[in-house]
Amino acid sequence: MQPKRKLTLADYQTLAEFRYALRVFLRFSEDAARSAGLASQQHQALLAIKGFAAMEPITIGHLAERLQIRPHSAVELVDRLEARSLVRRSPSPRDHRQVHLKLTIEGEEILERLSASHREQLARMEPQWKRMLEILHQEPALGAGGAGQE
Amino acid sequence: MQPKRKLTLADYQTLAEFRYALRVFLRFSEDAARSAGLASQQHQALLAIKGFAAMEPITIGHLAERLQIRPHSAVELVDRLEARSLVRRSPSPRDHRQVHLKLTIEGEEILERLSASHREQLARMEPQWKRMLEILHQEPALGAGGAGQE
DNA sequence: ACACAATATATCGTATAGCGATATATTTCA
DNA sequence: TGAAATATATCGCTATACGATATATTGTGT
Repeated sequence: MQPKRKLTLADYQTLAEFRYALRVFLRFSEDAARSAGLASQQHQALLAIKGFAAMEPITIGHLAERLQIRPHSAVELVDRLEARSLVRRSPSPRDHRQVHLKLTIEGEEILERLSASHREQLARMEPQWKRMLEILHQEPALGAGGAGQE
Repeated sequence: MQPKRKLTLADYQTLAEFRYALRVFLRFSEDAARSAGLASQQHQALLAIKGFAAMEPITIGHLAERLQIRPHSAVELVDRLEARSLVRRSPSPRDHRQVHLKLTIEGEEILERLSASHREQLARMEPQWKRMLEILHQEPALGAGGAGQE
């Protein structure tokens, strides 16, 4: 678990490049969402609701897990989405504490457009990301200590 | 440039899975930074400053580009880093408008620890990410229209 | 059946980060 | 030299996630 060798300048550069690529994607996504009239988190919530791989519709709690936020933050996010008529709440018939979430037609339409452009953008970035991930995955494995350039 | 085929439910699920993986990484990173006593953006700024692949030290403007934020947001970020003695400003000798940024010893130490754990985490996630990227990259290529499952 | 713990969602006040608009200093160029 | 361009800095604003807390519903042991 402890670091196996000292980090070289090249390691920092690779990590920085990776983070840069991430931020470029996130910026693209943020701008795309905003062009569609919503905040990035709202877009991500729509996607999580639509793409939830289960028979039962997603609940507030599951949404929070998928977005890695606290349940009560998901509540607020859904409040905003419902106010814009992009999502509808409905009480779960089984457990009346739970709330089921479903996209409205309008929500579906916005998500479809955003998802198409995101798929293209990700396809565009894929080669670069794969390259960086491979470099990051190259473990030193051999005991030969850091012959780093720093 | 326009969407080549209709999105299937599986497409949404893949996109949602990818986004979920992203958020898990970002949550890890956020928590790691916070455990080290800094905000995520501060960590990312340290990495961008250290990993800037150039002979000259990075400027505020370049930092903004690497973090995909506005220059004046980078100013504020550097203000906070300098207040914590993790970064030092110094005027560029060539162009007195520019400010050069450099990590302090303390900044270097914190970044080194965070970078080591990030490298491990990324190595851990690499197979999953690669798999998802490959799925996302599978273009329909052939004119055969969407035989999607939805 | 009842008290109580556990779970799921909701409410409220707070802190923070990035932004738009704008300002100042420095450099470039006609 | 004066004007435009560039780089950094300041200020007020907005939005989002959070902690603490509240309410409603379900599960459990006796």
